[in-house]
Formats: sequence, C-alpha cells, structure tokens
Amino acid sequence: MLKRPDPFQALCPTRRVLDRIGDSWAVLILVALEDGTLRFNALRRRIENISQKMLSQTLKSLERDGLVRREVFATVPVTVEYSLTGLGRTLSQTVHQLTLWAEAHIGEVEAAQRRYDQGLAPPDGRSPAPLSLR
Amino acid sequence: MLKRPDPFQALCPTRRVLDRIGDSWAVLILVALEDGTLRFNALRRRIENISQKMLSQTLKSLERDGLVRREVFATVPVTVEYSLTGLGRTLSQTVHQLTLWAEAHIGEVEAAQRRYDQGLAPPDGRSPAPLSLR
DNA sequence: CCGTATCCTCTGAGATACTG
DNA sequence: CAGTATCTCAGAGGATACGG
Repeated sequence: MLKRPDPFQALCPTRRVLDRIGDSWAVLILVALEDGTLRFNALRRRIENISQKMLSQTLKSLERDGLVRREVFATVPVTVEYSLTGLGRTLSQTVHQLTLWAEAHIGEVEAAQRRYDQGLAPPDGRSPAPLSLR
Repeated sequence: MLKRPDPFQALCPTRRVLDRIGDSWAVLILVALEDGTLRFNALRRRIENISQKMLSQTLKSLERDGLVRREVFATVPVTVEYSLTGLGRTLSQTVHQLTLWAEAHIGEVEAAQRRYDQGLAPPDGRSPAPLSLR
C-alpha cells in the first residue's frame, strides 16, 4: 500500500515536521547543539534573547519528539545537560542543507525583492506593467 | 572575508529563509506548483482550506522573493497564472529533502512521543525517572 | 541552577463582504 | 475570475515573580 502522505491535508506528518522547522527557536536549538552538549543556561546565553519560557518549552517538545536528550545530574545545585539524539542529528543535518540554500541564494532573493519594491520588473528590460495577451 | 551569517542573530539571511519554510502556506504553494502552472482558483482548490486572503498574500510575498512568477492574461474575465521560477524550483527541491526526512522518520518521532507521553522512558528498559549521578 | 506559573500584549489568520 | 478591505478573535510569546 505505502500511501504517501498528502501534504495538502493539515495534520499530515510532513506538515507537522515542516511546522517544526518553521519554529525558529527549535531550529536554533538544534543548530546550537550540533557542536555538542550544553546546559540550560549555556543554551540561553548562546541563543541571544530567547526567553526562559520559550527555551524551556521548546526543549521540552524537542525532547518529546525524540530529537533532543535531557540528562539530569544530582549535583547541588542541579545540573541539566541537553544534547542531540541520533535522530536529532539526522534532522539537523537535513536542516543544514536548507541553510546552505539560504547562504547560496539569499543574494538572488534580495535582488528580486529590490526589483519588486521598485517597479516590479522581472530581470528583463521592459519597465512597466507585466501583462501578456492571449 | 566571506563572513558566514550568524543564525543566532535575528534578521540573518538564513533565519529569514527558515522562517519562510516555517510558513506552512508558502511551502504548500511551492509544492503545489512543482507539477506546473496553476491559476489562482485552481491553487485554491488544490490547497484545501487555505483562505483567499492567505493565498493572495502568500503568493505576493513569494513573487516578491523571486520564487514564483505571476502572469496576467488580458482575457475576459482576466486570467492569472502562477508558476515556479528557476530559483523557486531550486528551493522547492531543497524543501523536498525535508519532506523525505519527514516521511522516513515520522514513525520514530511518533514513537518517541508515545514514550514521552506515558512515563517518559528512553528506549532502554528502566521504568521511572531518568536521573544520573555525577 | 533550572525551571514553572501568571499575566498581559499584539500579531496574524479566518470570516465576510465588496470590486475591477 | 482574481483579488482587496475590514473586523474580530485566539493564541504565541515576552515580562515578571516565585519554587525545587
């Protein structure tokens, strides 16, 4: 059978993952943990101006998804370490492809935006209104 | 110099692209246009339950980013066709990698969630509280 | 140190109605 | 057909304070 998920249907798995990627904080945490284990407050300093609430909340959902591992050590005061799971690492690598796209093409995107914000004219020369006949 | 963008800084290019991907509607539109050109209302039917407002708005920003091309034909009533640009196609292909990840790993994610929602126990056998000493 | 609880704000998406 | 213009409302997320 192997029915492929239909991304046009809300609630489809693909869509749920995509929403995760859309979660800017989640992505930043994945990236931050790529270089290794970090403690709660270390993460907090690394990801400038993330609120305590969002860090805690996002970490919890990443842990729930099996992407991040949380380890508590009974020191005083308590120590909590976060790291990527194997699954988390595969996702962060995939996300990395996206950041490569961004770095490679951001220039084109910005150029397109400038064109659009002026008189929206595509790369060719014609100045004013793009309007074809048929 | 070639300074790499710092994703931890809001407003960095990478982050802007990531936010785009997080925009569920934008991704759905890119995917919908992969198979070819579509008219406004065709897109609307294809992407079930997207509102007119969001479709129009998202298309506009995708056009601004140079990812989608908009062509107007002077028929009566007017005809408007949307298609991917070359740039848009490269992005939609990259996004496709992400959907592949989703399809490949959604099972693991859901399994992790079930474990978490019960007594949060990692894959090993120990039942109750994960807590290490040091 | 590592969080949770509470309150409060403000954006952003949906519904609806109207136009070229 | 292909949009724009308003309105409303929920809920994401920041600030703050407190607890284990």
